[in-house]
Amino acid sequence: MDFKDKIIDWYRIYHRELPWRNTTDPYKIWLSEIILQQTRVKQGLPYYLKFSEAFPTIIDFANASEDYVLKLWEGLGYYSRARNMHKTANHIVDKLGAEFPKSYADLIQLKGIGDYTASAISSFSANEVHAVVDGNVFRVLSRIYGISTPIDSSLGKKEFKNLASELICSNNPGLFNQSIMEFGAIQCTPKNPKCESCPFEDSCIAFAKNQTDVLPIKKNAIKQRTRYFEYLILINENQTIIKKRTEKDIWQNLFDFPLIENPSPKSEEQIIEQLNQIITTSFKVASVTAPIKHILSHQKLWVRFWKLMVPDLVIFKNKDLIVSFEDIDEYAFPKVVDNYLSIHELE
DNA sequence: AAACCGGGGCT
DNA sequence: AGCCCAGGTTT
Repeated sequence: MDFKDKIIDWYRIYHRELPWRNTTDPYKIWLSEIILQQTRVKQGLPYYLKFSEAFPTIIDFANASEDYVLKLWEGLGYYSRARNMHKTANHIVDKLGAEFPKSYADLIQLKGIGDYTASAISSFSANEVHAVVDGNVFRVLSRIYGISTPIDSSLGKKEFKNLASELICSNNPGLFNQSIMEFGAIQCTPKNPKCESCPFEDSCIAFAKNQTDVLPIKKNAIKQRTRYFEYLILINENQTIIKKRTEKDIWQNLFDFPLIENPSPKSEEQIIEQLNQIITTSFKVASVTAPIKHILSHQKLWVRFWKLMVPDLVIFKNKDLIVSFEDIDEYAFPKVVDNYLSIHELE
């Protein structure tokens, strides 16, 4: 029995039931695929249900504001996915007659869709023969075939794409693609793969050589930057100041508070010095949090929140927005800010 | 080719 | 603490 039959047989027995399977609607598949980019099924599932309900069709999606799309996306991370989805929804409605593309050639031209996502949607919705190569496929193939080419090199991407394209079941490419990814997610896991109950136990090169813990190979070594954020929660009666992050930085188009960023850690006394320079009116420090560590994939943030009572709210920049406490949950905030707001009642 | 872009869960 | 997740875009 060859690779494709083994992997599909495994899938028929062990796969999970998920709401975006059993449909060939490319719109619904697109929703699920974008949400699941670099995101585990367990984390993405509630967002898929939320988006499906809020936007039953591509037209509903396009009619929404970007701010509302980001509000629904709040907490999921990699917010460019939401911004690109909104642009793509409008493009499809305005330029493609609201008909969601099904072919790889058309899909690959859309914002936010690369080789993986175009292969996934076209194979699931139209049975086009395009092999998906995601993190699961890299892992499964590198182990079973004993391939040590780094998966984050251009040569590696080409090599694994070619191999997956040779192995794919041309009669049912969608089922094959689902199968190999599900196999990677459930059986051939990154840590502690279930090799003792694996249908490839007799043929897997990594298992034979005891190399499952080193394959797949990554060149990796991403260095991350440390930043120090002091958020100013300026309060007058039942109002505060927020601003939209329009600059080219993390959390683009989300909202947060007036921010002092320092290149090195500062004491509370030093921050109060800075506050005296910036805030022209009198103010009283009602509370300050201990530094909160917030890890991103490429940055380490130390975040403090300063609750400051002021006699009136002075606009620092024209991006600033005065909002009352009861309206604040209309806006999309980064997780670390949202966490603060849910713990500390503003009053 | 390398850097950038979140947040969560597992080990 | 380190790694990885149904990746893609920008530099």
